[in-house]
Amino acid sequence: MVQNTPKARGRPRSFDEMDALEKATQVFWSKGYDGVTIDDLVAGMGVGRPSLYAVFGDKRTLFLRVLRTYAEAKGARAAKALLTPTTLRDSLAGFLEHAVESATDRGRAPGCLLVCVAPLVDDAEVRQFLKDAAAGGAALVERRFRDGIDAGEVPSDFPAAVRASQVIDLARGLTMRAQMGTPRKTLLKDAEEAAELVLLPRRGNAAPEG
Amino acid sequence: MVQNTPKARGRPRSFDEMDALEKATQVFWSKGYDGVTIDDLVAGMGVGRPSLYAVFGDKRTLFLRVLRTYAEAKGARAAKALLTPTTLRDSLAGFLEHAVESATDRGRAPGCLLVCVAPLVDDAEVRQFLKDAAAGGAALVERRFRDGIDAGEVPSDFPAAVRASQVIDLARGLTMRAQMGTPRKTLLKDAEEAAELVLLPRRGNAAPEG
DNA sequence: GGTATTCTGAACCATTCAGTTAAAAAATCC
DNA sequence: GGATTTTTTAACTGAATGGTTCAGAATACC
Repeated sequence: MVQNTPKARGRPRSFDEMDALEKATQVFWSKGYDGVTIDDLVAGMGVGRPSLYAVFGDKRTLFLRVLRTYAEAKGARAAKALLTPTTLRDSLAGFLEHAVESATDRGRAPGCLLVCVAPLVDDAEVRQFLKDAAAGGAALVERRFRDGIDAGEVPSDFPAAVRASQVIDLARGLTMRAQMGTPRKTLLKDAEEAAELVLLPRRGNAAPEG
Repeated sequence: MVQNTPKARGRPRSFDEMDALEKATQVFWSKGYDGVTIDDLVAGMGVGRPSLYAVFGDKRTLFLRVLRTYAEAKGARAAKALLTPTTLRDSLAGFLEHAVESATDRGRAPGCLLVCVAPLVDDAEVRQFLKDAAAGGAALVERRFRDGIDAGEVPSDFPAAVRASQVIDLARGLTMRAQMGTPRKTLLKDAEEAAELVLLPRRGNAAPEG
Protein backbone atom coordinates (compact mmCIF):
# COMPACT_ATOMS: atom_id res chain seq x y z
CA MET A 1 0.00 0.00 0.00
CA VAL A 2 1.62 3.23 -1.17
CA GLN A 3 -1.55 4.95 -0.02
CA ASN A 4 -0.78 6.69 3.26
CA THR A 5 -3.59 8.65 4.88
CA PRO A 6 -4.70 11.02 2.13
CA LYS A 7 -5.20 13.95 4.49
CA ALA A 8 -8.99 13.71 4.73
CA ARG A 9 -10.24 17.23 4.50
CA GLY A 10 -13.72 18.43 5.31
CA ARG A 11 -16.24 16.83 7.56
CA PRO A 12 -15.40 13.18 8.23
CA ARG A 13 -17.88 10.50 7.32
CA SER A 14 -20.13 9.21 10.02
CA PHE A 15 -20.09 5.68 8.58
CA ASP A 16 -17.55 3.15 7.48
CA GLU A 17 -17.82 2.44 3.77
CA MET A 18 -17.12 -1.27 3.99
CA ASP A 19 -19.42 -1.67 6.93
CA ALA A 20 -22.19 0.10 5.07
CA LEU A 21 -21.57 -2.14 2.07
CA GLU A 22 -21.90 -5.19 4.29
CA LYS A 23 -25.19 -3.89 5.61
CA ALA A 24 -26.38 -3.20 2.07
CA THR A 25 -25.63 -6.82 1.28
CA GLN A 26 -27.94 -7.91 4.06
CA VAL A 27 -30.68 -5.61 2.85
CA PHE A 28 -30.58 -6.93 -0.72
CA TRP A 29 -30.19 -10.46 0.54
CA SER A 30 -33.26 -10.35 2.72
CA LYS A 31 -35.57 -8.36 0.44
CA GLY A 32 -34.38 -9.15 -3.07
CA TYR A 33 -33.40 -6.52 -5.59
CA ASP A 34 -36.74 -5.25 -6.77
CA GLY A 35 -38.14 -5.44 -3.28
CA VAL A 36 -35.61 -3.00 -1.91
CA THR A 37 -36.32 0.71 -1.86
CA ILE A 38 -33.79 3.45 -1.34
CA ASP A 39 -35.37 4.07 2.04
CA ASP A 40 -34.73 0.45 2.98
CA LEU A 41 -31.09 0.95 2.13
CA VAL A 42 -30.90 4.25 3.98
CA ALA A 43 -32.41 2.64 7.05
CA GLY A 44 -30.39 -0.57 6.82
CA MET A 45 -27.04 0.98 6.01
CA GLY A 46 -27.15 3.84 8.46
CA VAL A 47 -26.23 6.25 5.71
CA GLY A 48 -28.10 9.37 4.76
CA ARG A 49 -29.83 9.50 1.42
CA PRO A 50 -27.55 12.08 -0.22
CA SER A 51 -24.46 10.35 1.14
CA LEU A 52 -25.67 7.10 -0.29
CA TYR A 53 -26.00 8.57 -3.76
CA ALA A 54 -22.72 10.45 -3.48
CA VAL A 55 -20.69 7.48 -2.30
CA PHE A 56 -22.39 4.47 -3.90
CA GLY A 57 -24.35 5.84 -6.84
CA ASP A 58 -27.85 4.60 -7.56
CA LYS A 59 -29.40 1.30 -6.58
CA ARG A 60 -28.12 -0.64 -9.56
CA THR A 61 -24.54 0.57 -9.13
CA LEU A 62 -24.64 -0.22 -5.45
CA PHE A 63 -26.00 -3.68 -6.10
CA LEU A 64 -23.28 -4.45 -8.60
CA ARG A 65 -20.67 -3.41 -6.08
CA VAL A 66 -22.35 -5.47 -3.37
CA LEU A 67 -22.43 -8.42 -5.72
CA ARG A 68 -18.76 -8.17 -6.63
CA THR A 69 -17.65 -7.73 -3.05
CA TYR A 70 -19.80 -10.59 -1.84
CA ALA A 71 -18.73 -12.92 -4.63
CA GLU A 72 -15.08 -12.19 -4.02
CA ALA A 73 -15.32 -12.93 -0.32
CA LYS A 74 -17.45 -16.01 -0.78
CA GLY A 75 -15.30 -17.26 -3.63
CA ALA A 76 -12.20 -16.96 -1.49
CA ARG A 77 -13.79 -18.88 1.37
CA ALA A 78 -15.09 -21.54 -1.01
CA ALA A 79 -11.70 -21.94 -2.62
CA LYS A 80 -10.12 -22.31 0.77
CA ALA A 81 -12.66 -24.90 1.82
CA LEU A 82 -12.02 -26.74 -1.42
CA LEU A 83 -8.25 -26.59 -1.55
CA THR A 84 -7.21 -26.89 2.07
CA PRO A 85 -8.12 -30.52 2.94
CA THR A 86 -5.80 -33.25 1.82
CA THR A 87 -8.25 -35.83 0.54
CA LEU A 88 -10.57 -35.25 -2.39
CA ARG A 89 -13.54 -36.43 -0.41
CA ASP A 90 -12.89 -33.99 2.40
CA SER A 91 -12.41 -31.23 -0.11
CA LEU A 92 -15.78 -31.79 -1.70
CA ALA A 93 -17.56 -32.32 1.57
CA GLY A 94 -15.95 -29.16 2.89
CA PHE A 95 -16.96 -27.21 -0.18
CA LEU A 96 -20.58 -28.31 0.00
CA GLU A 97 -20.75 -27.94 3.77
CA HIS A 98 -19.38 -24.47 3.46
CA ALA A 99 -22.19 -23.66 1.04
CA VAL A 100 -24.72 -25.02 3.52
CA GLU A 101 -23.22 -23.25 6.50
CA SER A 102 -23.07 -19.94 4.75
CA ALA A 103 -26.65 -20.41 3.54
CA THR A 104 -27.94 -21.25 7.01
CA ASP A 105 -25.91 -18.74 8.97
CA ARG A 106 -28.01 -17.34 11.76
CA GLY A 107 -28.17 -13.58 11.78
CA ARG A 108 -28.16 -13.47 8.01
CA ALA A 109 -31.06 -14.19 5.73
CA PRO A 110 -31.09 -17.82 4.61
CA GLY A 111 -29.87 -18.69 1.15
CA CYS A 112 -27.27 -16.88 -0.86
CA LEU A 113 -27.10 -13.60 -2.68
CA LEU A 114 -25.63 -15.22 -5.78
CA VAL A 115 -28.06 -18.11 -5.93
CA CYS A 116 -31.31 -16.75 -4.59
CA VAL A 117 -31.29 -13.03 -5.30
CA ALA A 118 -29.04 -12.05 -8.16
CA PRO A 119 -30.46 -14.43 -10.81
CA LEU A 120 -33.74 -12.57 -10.65
CA VAL A 121 -32.22 -9.22 -11.49
CA ASP A 122 -33.11 -8.32 -15.02
CA ASP A 123 -29.79 -6.83 -16.02
CA ALA A 124 -27.28 -7.98 -18.61
CA GLU A 125 -24.24 -7.09 -16.54
CA VAL A 126 -25.54 -8.97 -13.51
CA ARG A 127 -26.32 -12.00 -15.64
CA GLN A 128 -22.88 -12.04 -17.19
CA PHE A 129 -21.28 -11.69 -13.80
CA LEU A 130 -23.24 -14.65 -12.47
CA LYS A 131 -22.35 -16.74 -15.47
CA ASP A 132 -18.67 -15.98 -15.00
CA ALA A 133 -18.85 -16.63 -11.27
CA ALA A 134 -20.54 -20.00 -11.79
CA ALA A 135 -18.01 -20.94 -14.46
CA GLY A 136 -15.22 -19.97 -12.12
CA GLY A 137 -16.63 -22.11 -9.36
CA ALA A 138 -17.01 -25.09 -11.64
CA ALA A 139 -13.48 -24.64 -12.93
CA LEU A 140 -12.18 -24.63 -9.39
CA VAL A 141 -13.96 -27.85 -8.54
CA GLU A 142 -12.85 -29.42 -11.78
CA ARG A 143 -9.27 -28.57 -11.01
CA ARG A 144 -9.60 -30.22 -7.63
CA PHE A 145 -10.98 -33.33 -9.31
CA ARG A 146 -8.04 -33.40 -11.68
CA ASP A 147 -5.64 -33.16 -8.76
CA GLY A 148 -7.53 -36.09 -7.29
CA ILE A 149 -7.03 -38.02 -10.49
CA ASP A 150 -3.31 -37.25 -10.42
CA ALA A 151 -3.17 -38.37 -6.81
CA GLY A 152 -4.90 -41.59 -7.73
CA GLU A 153 -7.92 -40.88 -5.54
CA VAL A 154 -10.28 -41.46 -8.44
CA PRO A 155 -9.81 -43.42 -11.66
CA SER A 156 -8.03 -41.77 -14.54
CA ASP A 157 -11.18 -41.77 -16.65
CA PHE A 158 -13.08 -39.86 -13.98
CA PRO A 159 -15.31 -37.30 -15.77
CA ALA A 160 -13.98 -34.26 -13.93
CA ALA A 161 -15.77 -31.58 -15.93
CA VAL A 162 -19.18 -33.22 -15.79
CA ARG A 163 -18.92 -33.97 -12.10
CA ALA A 164 -17.74 -30.45 -11.39
CA SER A 165 -20.86 -28.93 -12.87
CA GLN A 166 -22.90 -31.47 -10.96
CA VAL A 167 -21.24 -30.37 -7.76
CA ILE A 168 -22.25 -26.80 -8.54
CA ASP A 169 -25.79 -27.88 -9.32
CA LEU A 170 -26.02 -29.80 -6.06
CA ALA A 171 -24.63 -26.85 -4.13
CA ARG A 172 -27.27 -24.64 -5.69
CA GLY A 173 -29.95 -27.12 -4.74
CA LEU A 174 -28.73 -27.24 -1.15
CA THR A 175 -28.64 -23.46 -1.02
CA MET A 176 -32.15 -23.15 -2.34
CA ARG A 177 -33.42 -25.61 0.20
CA ALA A 178 -31.70 -23.58 2.87
CA GLN A 179 -33.60 -20.56 1.69
CA MET A 180 -36.81 -22.53 1.91
CA GLY A 181 -36.14 -23.26 5.53
CA THR A 182 -34.73 -26.79 5.49
CA PRO A 183 -32.78 -27.12 8.75
CA ARG A 184 -29.01 -26.93 8.69
CA LYS A 185 -28.61 -30.36 10.16
CA THR A 186 -30.50 -31.99 7.31
CA LEU A 187 -28.58 -30.04 4.73
CA LEU A 188 -25.22 -30.88 6.22
CA LYS A 189 -26.08 -34.53 6.02
CA ASP A 190 -27.20 -34.06 2.44
CA ALA A 191 -23.96 -32.25 1.66
CA GLU A 192 -22.07 -35.32 2.86
CA GLU A 193 -24.25 -37.52 0.72
CA ALA A 194 -23.72 -35.26 -2.26
CA ALA A 195 -19.95 -35.44 -1.87
CA GLU A 196 -20.27 -39.20 -1.68
CA LEU A 197 -22.38 -39.25 -4.82
CA VAL A 198 -20.17 -37.20 -7.08
CA LEU A 199 -17.16 -39.31 -6.16
CA LEU A 200 -18.72 -42.57 -7.24
CA PRO A 201 -16.78 -44.20 -10.03
CA ARG A 202 -18.32 -44.49 -13.44
CA ARG A 203 -20.18 -47.58 -14.43
CA GLY A 204 -18.01 -50.52 -15.25
CA ASN A 205 -15.04 -49.29 -13.23
CA ALA A 206 -13.43 -50.71 -10.21
CA ALA A 207 -13.74 -48.75 -7.00
CA PRO A 208 -10.79 -46.41 -6.39
CA GLU A 209 -8.18 -47.30 -3.87
CA GLY A 210 -9.11 -44.21 -1.72
CA MET B 1 -70.12 -31.78 -14.93
CA VAL B 2 -73.55 -30.98 -13.54
CA GLN B 3 -72.83 -27.40 -14.44
CA ASN B 4 -74.70 -26.64 -17.67
CA THR B 5 -74.36 -23.16 -19.09
CA PRO B 6 -75.46 -20.89 -16.25
CA LYS B 7 -77.16 -18.39 -18.57
CA ALA B 8 -74.49 -15.69 -18.37
CA ARG B 9 -76.28 -12.46 -17.81
CA GLY B 10 -74.87 -9.00 -18.34
CA ARG B 11 -72.14 -7.92 -20.65
CA PRO B 12 -69.92 -10.85 -21.60
CA ARG B 13 -66.25 -10.80 -20.73
CA SER B 14 -63.85 -9.75 -23.40
CA PHE B 15 -61.19 -12.18 -22.13
CA ASP B 16 -60.90 -15.83 -21.30
CA GLU B 17 -60.13 -16.35 -17.64
CA MET B 18 -57.76 -19.27 -18.12
CA ASP B 19 -56.01 -17.55 -20.99
CA ALA B 20 -55.53 -14.43 -18.89
CA LEU B 21 -54.14 -16.57 -16.09
CA GLU B 22 -51.68 -18.12 -18.47
CA LYS B 23 -50.58 -14.68 -19.58
CA ALA B 24 -50.25 -13.57 -15.97
CA THR B 25 -47.94 -16.55 -15.45
CA GLN B 26 -45.69 -15.28 -18.21
CA VAL B 27 -45.64 -11.80 -16.74
CA PHE B 28 -44.61 -13.00 -13.29
CA TRP B 29 -42.20 -15.47 -14.80
CA SER B 30 -40.36 -12.89 -16.83
CA LYS B 31 -40.30 -10.03 -14.33
CA GLY B 32 -40.40 -11.70 -10.94
CA TYR B 33 -42.97 -10.94 -8.27
CA ASP B 34 -41.73 -7.67 -6.87
CA GLY B 35 -40.77 -6.46 -10.30
CA VAL B 36 -44.31 -6.73 -11.61
CA THR B 37 -46.69 -3.80 -11.37
CA ILE B 38 -50.42 -3.95 -11.79
CA ASP B 39 -49.97 -2.09 -15.04
CA ASP B 40 -47.63 -4.82 -16.25
CA LEU B 41 -50.35 -7.33 -15.54
CA VAL B 42 -53.03 -5.21 -17.16
CA ALA B 43 -50.90 -4.86 -20.27
CA GLY B 44 -49.77 -8.48 -20.32
CA MET B 45 -53.10 -10.10 -19.58
CA GLY B 46 -55.26 -7.98 -21.84
CA VAL B 47 -57.63 -7.34 -18.95
CA GLY B 48 -58.77 -3.97 -17.72
CA ARG B 49 -57.71 -2.84 -14.29
CA PRO B 50 -61.06 -3.01 -12.57
CA SER B 51 -61.78 -6.36 -14.20
CA LEU B 52 -58.49 -7.68 -12.92
CA TYR B 53 -59.35 -6.72 -9.37
CA ALA B 54 -62.90 -8.00 -9.68
CA VAL B 55 -61.95 -11.36 -11.14
CA PHE B 56 -58.54 -12.13 -9.67
CA GLY B 57 -58.21 -9.97 -6.58
CA ASP B 58 -54.97 -8.18 -5.78
CA LYS B 59 -51.48 -9.04 -6.94
CA ARG B 60 -50.75 -11.49 -4.14
CA THR B 61 -54.00 -13.39 -4.61
CA LEU B 62 -53.44 -13.55 -8.34
CA PHE B 63 -49.91 -14.79 -7.86
CA LEU B 64 -51.01 -17.56 -5.53
CA ARG B 65 -53.54 -18.69 -8.08
CA VAL B 66 -50.97 -18.53 -10.86
CA LEU B 67 -48.61 -20.54 -8.70
CA ARG B 68 -51.14 -23.24 -7.92
CA THR B 69 -52.30 -23.54 -11.50
CA TYR B 70 -48.77 -23.66 -12.82
CA ALA B 71 -47.61 -26.17 -10.24
CA GLU B 72 -50.53 -28.44 -10.93
CA ALA B 73 -49.91 -28.47 -14.66
CA LYS B 74 -46.18 -28.86 -14.33
CA GLY B 75 -46.52 -31.50 -11.65
CA ALA B 76 -48.80 -33.52 -13.86
CA ARG B 77 -46.40 -33.35 -16.79
CA ALA B 78 -43.46 -34.22 -14.56
CA ALA B 79 -45.28 -37.19 -13.08
CA LYS B 80 -46.13 -38.40 -16.54
CA ALA B 81 -42.53 -38.05 -17.67
CA LEU B 82 -41.45 -39.95 -14.59
CA LEU B 83 -43.99 -42.74 -14.58
CA THR B 84 -44.53 -43.46 -18.24
CA PRO B 85 -41.20 -45.04 -19.31
CA THR B 86 -40.59 -48.65 -18.45
CA THR B 87 -36.98 -48.51 -17.28
CA LEU B 88 -35.84 -46.55 -14.25
CA ARG B 89 -33.09 -44.90 -16.19
CA ASP B 90 -35.46 -43.65 -18.86
CA SER B 91 -37.80 -42.40 -16.18
CA LEU B 92 -35.15 -40.29 -14.52
CA ALA B 93 -33.70 -39.06 -17.76
CA GLY B 94 -37.19 -38.17 -18.91
CA PHE B 95 -37.95 -36.37 -15.69
CA LEU B 96 -34.78 -34.29 -15.83
CA GLU B 97 -35.08 -33.67 -19.54
CA HIS B 98 -38.60 -32.50 -19.06
CA ALA B 99 -37.34 -30.01 -16.50
CA VAL B 100 -34.74 -28.78 -18.98
CA GLU B 101 -37.14 -28.59 -21.88
CA SER B 102 -39.71 -26.69 -19.91
CA ALA B 103 -37.03 -24.34 -18.61
CA THR B 104 -35.66 -23.65 -22.09
CA ASP B 105 -38.94 -23.45 -23.94
CA ARG B 106 -38.72 -20.74 -26.56
CA GLY B 107 -41.47 -18.21 -26.33
CA ARG B 108 -41.47 -18.41 -22.57
CA ALA B 109 -38.97 -16.81 -20.24
CA PRO B 110 -36.16 -19.21 -19.36
CA GLY B 111 -36.20 -20.95 -16.00
CA CYS B 112 -39.19 -21.93 -13.96
CA LEU B 113 -41.74 -20.08 -11.92
CA LEU B 114 -41.35 -22.47 -9.01
CA VAL B 115 -37.58 -22.48 -8.98
CA CYS B 116 -36.56 -19.03 -10.10
CA VAL B 117 -39.38 -16.72 -9.12
CA ALA B 118 -41.51 -18.02 -6.28
CA PRO B 119 -38.69 -18.67 -3.78
CA LEU B 120 -37.97 -14.95 -3.73
CA VAL B 121 -41.47 -14.02 -2.68
CA ASP B 122 -41.46 -13.01 0.95
CA ASP B 123 -44.73 -14.64 1.94
CA ALA B 124 -45.40 -17.46 4.35
CA GLU B 125 -48.10 -19.06 2.25
CA VAL B 126 -45.94 -19.08 -0.85
CA ARG B 127 -43.06 -20.57 1.08
CA GLN B 128 -45.21 -23.32 2.52
CA PHE B 129 -46.60 -24.09 -0.91
CA LEU B 130 -43.13 -24.39 -2.37
CA LYS B 131 -42.02 -26.63 0.45
CA ASP B 132 -44.97 -28.91 -0.09
CA ALA B 133 -44.48 -28.94 -3.84
CA ALA B 134 -40.82 -29.84 -3.49
CA ALA B 135 -41.62 -32.56 -0.98
CA GLY B 136 -44.24 -33.91 -3.35
CA GLY B 137 -41.77 -34.02 -6.20
CA ALA B 138 -39.18 -35.79 -4.10
CA ALA B 139 -41.74 -38.30 -2.91
CA LEU B 140 -42.71 -39.03 -6.49
CA VAL B 141 -39.11 -39.67 -7.50
CA GLU B 142 -38.54 -41.76 -4.41
CA ARG B 143 -41.52 -43.91 -5.24
CA ARG B 144 -40.13 -44.46 -8.71
CA PHE B 145 -36.82 -45.50 -7.20
CA ARG B 146 -38.60 -47.98 -4.94
CA ASP B 147 -40.39 -49.45 -7.91
CA GLY B 148 -36.98 -49.79 -9.51
CA ILE B 149 -35.73 -51.62 -6.46
CA ASP B 150 -38.70 -53.96 -6.60
CA ALA B 151 -38.05 -54.53 -10.28
CA GLY B 152 -34.42 -55.32 -9.54
CA GLU B 153 -33.10 -52.41 -11.57
CA VAL B 154 -31.06 -51.18 -8.63
CA PRO B 155 -29.76 -53.02 -5.57
CA SER B 156 -32.11 -53.51 -2.64
CA ASP B 157 -30.01 -51.23 -0.42
CA PHE B 158 -30.32 -48.37 -2.90
CA PRO B 159 -30.82 -45.16 -0.89
CA ALA B 160 -34.05 -44.11 -2.56
CA ALA B 161 -34.88 -41.16 -0.32
CA VAL B 162 -31.44 -39.59 -0.46
CA ARG B 163 -31.15 -40.02 -4.18
CA ALA B 164 -34.61 -38.61 -4.71
CA SER B 165 -33.73 -35.36 -3.01
CA GLN B 166 -30.53 -35.29 -5.01
CA VAL B 167 -32.54 -35.63 -8.20
CA ILE B 168 -34.60 -32.63 -7.16
CA ASP B 169 -31.47 -30.66 -6.34
CA LEU B 170 -29.96 -31.50 -9.70
CA ALA B 171 -33.17 -30.54 -11.47
CA ARG B 172 -33.12 -27.22 -9.68
CA GLY B 173 -29.52 -26.70 -10.70
CA LEU B 174 -30.32 -27.44 -14.33
CA THR B 175 -33.27 -25.09 -14.21
CA MET B 176 -31.22 -22.29 -12.75
CA ARG B 177 -28.58 -22.72 -15.39
CA ALA B 178 -31.32 -22.53 -17.99
CA GLN B 179 -32.37 -19.23 -16.54
CA MET B 180 -28.82 -18.01 -16.78
CA GLY B 181 -28.79 -18.75 -20.47
CA THR B 182 -27.02 -22.10 -20.72
CA PRO B 183 -28.12 -23.59 -24.06
CA ARG B 184 -30.69 -26.36 -24.11
CA LYS B 185 -28.37 -28.78 -25.82
CA THR B 186 -25.81 -28.57 -23.03
CA LEU B 187 -28.46 -28.95 -20.39
CA LEU B 188 -30.03 -31.96 -22.05
CA LYS B 189 -26.67 -33.67 -22.06
CA ASP B 190 -26.20 -32.75 -18.42
CA ALA B 191 -29.65 -34.13 -17.63
CA GLU B 192 -28.56 -37.44 -19.09
CA GLU B 193 -25.40 -37.34 -17.04
CA ALA B 194 -27.38 -36.50 -13.92
CA ALA B 195 -29.67 -39.47 -14.46
CA GLU B 196 -26.62 -41.62 -14.89
CA LEU B 197 -25.11 -40.25 -11.71
CA VAL B 198 -28.02 -40.79 -9.37
CA LEU B 199 -28.37 -44.37 -10.53
CA LEU B 200 -24.84 -45.35 -9.61
CA PRO B 201 -24.77 -48.05 -6.99
CA ARG B 202 -23.47 -47.30 -3.57
CA ARG B 203 -19.87 -47.89 -2.73
CA GLY B 204 -18.98 -51.47 -2.14
CA ASN B 205 -21.88 -52.86 -4.15
CA ALA B 206 -21.96 -54.86 -7.28
CA ALA B 207 -23.33 -53.15 -10.37
CA PRO B 208 -27.02 -53.86 -10.96
CA GLU B 209 -28.07 -56.27 -13.61
CA GLY B 210 -29.77 -53.35 -15.55
C1' DG C 1 -9.82 32.45 14.29
C1' DG C 2 -11.11 32.52 9.39
C1' DT C 3 -11.75 29.97 5.16
C1' DA C 4 -12.07 26.15 2.14
C1' DT C 5 -13.82 21.54 1.88
C1' DT C 6 -16.60 17.67 2.72
C1' DC C 7 -20.47 15.47 4.78
C1' DT C 8 -25.32 15.37 6.95
C1' DG C 9 -30.34 16.17 7.65
C1' DA C 10 -34.56 17.65 6.05
C1' DA C 11 -37.34 19.19 2.81
C1' DC C 12 -38.69 18.95 -1.94
C1' DC C 13 -40.51 17.42 -6.72
C1' DA C 14 -41.96 14.82 -10.42
C1' DT C 15 -43.21 10.20 -11.27
C1' DT C 16 -45.16 5.91 -10.43
C1' DC C 17 -48.07 2.94 -8.05
C1' DA C 18 -52.21 0.38 -6.01
C1' DG C 19 -56.74 0.47 -5.62
C1' DT C 20 -61.39 2.81 -6.41
C1' DT C 21 -65.12 5.18 -8.62
C1' DA C 22 -68.44 6.69 -12.17
C1' DA C 23 -70.35 6.45 -16.35
C1' DA C 24 -70.81 4.12 -20.82
C1' DA C 25 -71.46 -0.39 -23.22
C1' DA C 26 -73.18 -4.99 -24.12
C1' DA C 27 -75.62 -8.63 -23.12
C1' DT C 28 -80.12 -11.18 -21.01
C1' DC C 29 -84.88 -11.13 -19.21
C1' DC C 30 -89.50 -9.59 -19.35
C1' DG D 1 -88.50 -1.97 -26.48
C1' DG D 2 -87.37 -1.11 -21.61
C1' DA D 3 -85.40 -2.71 -17.17
C1' DT D 4 -81.63 -5.33 -15.18
C1' DT D 5 -77.19 -7.25 -14.75
C1' DT D 6 -72.44 -7.46 -15.68
C1' DT D 7 -68.23 -5.81 -17.84
C1' DT D 8 -65.40 -2.18 -19.75
C1' DT D 9 -63.22 2.35 -20.37
C1' DA D 10 -61.26 6.21 -18.42
C1' DA D 11 -60.32 9.07 -14.90
C1' DC D 12 -59.23 9.89 -10.15
C1' DT D 13 -56.91 9.71 -5.36
C1' DG D 14 -53.72 9.22 -1.86
C1' DA D 15 -49.47 7.11 -0.80
C1' DA D 16 -44.87 5.67 -1.95
C1' DT D 17 -40.68 6.08 -4.62
C1' DG D 18 -36.32 7.67 -6.82
C1' DG D 19 -33.50 11.22 -7.09
C1' DT D 20 -32.08 16.20 -6.06
C1' DT D 21 -31.36 20.51 -3.70
C1' DC D 22 -29.93 23.48 -0.03
C1' DA D 23 -28.81 25.20 4.33
C1' DG D 24 -26.07 23.91 8.10
C1' DA D 25 -22.48 21.16 10.60
C1' DA D 26 -17.86 19.28 11.23
C1' DT D 27 -13.29 18.95 10.04
C1' DA D 28 -8.42 20.44 8.00
C1' DC D 29 -5.52 24.16 6.27
C1' DC D 30 -3.56 28.73 6.88
